[in-house]
Amino acid sequence: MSHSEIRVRFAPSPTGYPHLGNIRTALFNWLFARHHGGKFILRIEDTDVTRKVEGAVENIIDSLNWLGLDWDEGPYFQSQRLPLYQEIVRKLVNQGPAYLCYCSPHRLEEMRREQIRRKQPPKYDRRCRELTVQQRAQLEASGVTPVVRFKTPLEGETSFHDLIRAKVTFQNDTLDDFILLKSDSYPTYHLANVVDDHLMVISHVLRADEWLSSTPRHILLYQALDWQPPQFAHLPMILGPDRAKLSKRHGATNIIEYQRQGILPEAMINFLSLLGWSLDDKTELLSREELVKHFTLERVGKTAAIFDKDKLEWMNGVYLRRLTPEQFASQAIPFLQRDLPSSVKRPLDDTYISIIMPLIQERARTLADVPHLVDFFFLDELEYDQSLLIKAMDAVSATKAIETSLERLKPLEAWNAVSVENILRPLATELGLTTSKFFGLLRVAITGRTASPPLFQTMATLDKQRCLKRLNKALQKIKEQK
RNA sequence: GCCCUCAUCGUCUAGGGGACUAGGACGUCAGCCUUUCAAGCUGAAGACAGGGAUUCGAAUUCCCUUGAGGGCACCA
Repeated sequence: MSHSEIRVRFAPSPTGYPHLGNIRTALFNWLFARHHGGKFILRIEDTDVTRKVEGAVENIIDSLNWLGLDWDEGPYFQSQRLPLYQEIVRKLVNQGPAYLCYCSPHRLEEMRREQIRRKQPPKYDRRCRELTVQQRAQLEASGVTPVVRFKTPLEGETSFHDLIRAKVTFQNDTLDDFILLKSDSYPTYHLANVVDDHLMVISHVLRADEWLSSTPRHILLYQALDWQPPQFAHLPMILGPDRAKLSKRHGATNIIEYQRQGILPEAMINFLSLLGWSLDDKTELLSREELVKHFTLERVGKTAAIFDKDKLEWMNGVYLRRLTPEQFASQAIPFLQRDLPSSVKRPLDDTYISIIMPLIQERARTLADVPHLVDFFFLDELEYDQSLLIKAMDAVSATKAIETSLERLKPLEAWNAVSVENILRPLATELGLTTSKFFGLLRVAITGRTASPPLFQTMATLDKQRCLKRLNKALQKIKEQK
């Protein structure tokens, strides 16, 4: 394995489902690896037994698969590597950089509370750092299971060069003796993360900004272990509309939710790539291949970004319109199956769908919009407020307009958009109505709403019989009102 | 409270001393197109957080203030 090989990892913990921010981190790692011809590794950091969420690992994998972020190694599971961490901790204790701590969680919590009350930084008071042999023997005899803490240097400073933030320095005395091994003998994040990054020969750690302040701990660990630390690049965070760290309360927190909402993976990738990265001053639409080709850390920004759903949906609309009619239809079908009213018979008619879809392809921002845009093509009974019929004119002229239309359409043999238009367009003039009013009236009668695909194509797609039926129904509705 | 980071239109961003009357995109508004809604086209409004300093010249460099975010767990 050459020294210069690029190896990055995505290391989520299965304590929840991945959200936009997590996935953006995964994406940047993936793009970085693919751009440099390196390796992208998936590692599950499942060291917190108490917070493990059922199905989280599957969800992480589904999310990556949905977006086409394929990995070259893994998934590795830290829970299956416990002896590795324990051995290294043993070494650290024996050689001096770590020590056993017998303080009870209760005491630690009391201490912390007191420190906060006195407006002091909450830090471990290092009581167990320099225990005498007798003290240790005594505590050991009392049956307390100790944790292992890192002996953070009391003085000096720790700094590192971040690929995005440049030089970052921390005073060691602001750090405390953090825990390496918990009393259940699982490693903490800090330890497991450092050990695995080293063992897996990770060259670059691209992770969210929230990890910046724990990096000096990691550097100190690398030094104590006499290992070469990887390069760090802390990515700007993605915030919710309230400018706070993304969390459950921001809705659609699980990335897979966007699939359900009808977002295409290509659009999601493109959109996410632009959160914290840009190619230049104008390019917005980039394919996966173009992203791989152009992605570099130099063009990653430093400022946190707020996720804007409007822009995501706009971009999704662009990708939707770029699909061929066949692709669009096949993408839309699962959404029609799922969301069309249950009164519509299944299975749906593929041929009928393939005729309808082109009529709404440019009108949908998400695939989840589709069922609502086309449901009147499938329903037998339209439900709409009769006031829509006489919105633009009185009941008498509306009745007359529809009656005349029926009269002229009845004898029509060849029923298609052109033939229907040839009859109806002249009729508007004859009735003394603007096309806007006349066609608007017919639109409501035919579709039950004021906005729809072009009227004549819609009428042609619905067959003659159904159109005439709906026109009669409209007449009835107008009468009922009077 | 302490530590770290960040700071350009409402939002995503371009900008790395003169090319800036600060560019693009989403959104908003207006107009065109048009049978409606979309789409498309055209146009408009809209930002360098504030104050010092350096410089012939600062959105761009430095300092301070302010603001925002993150971290300070036997969570990651």
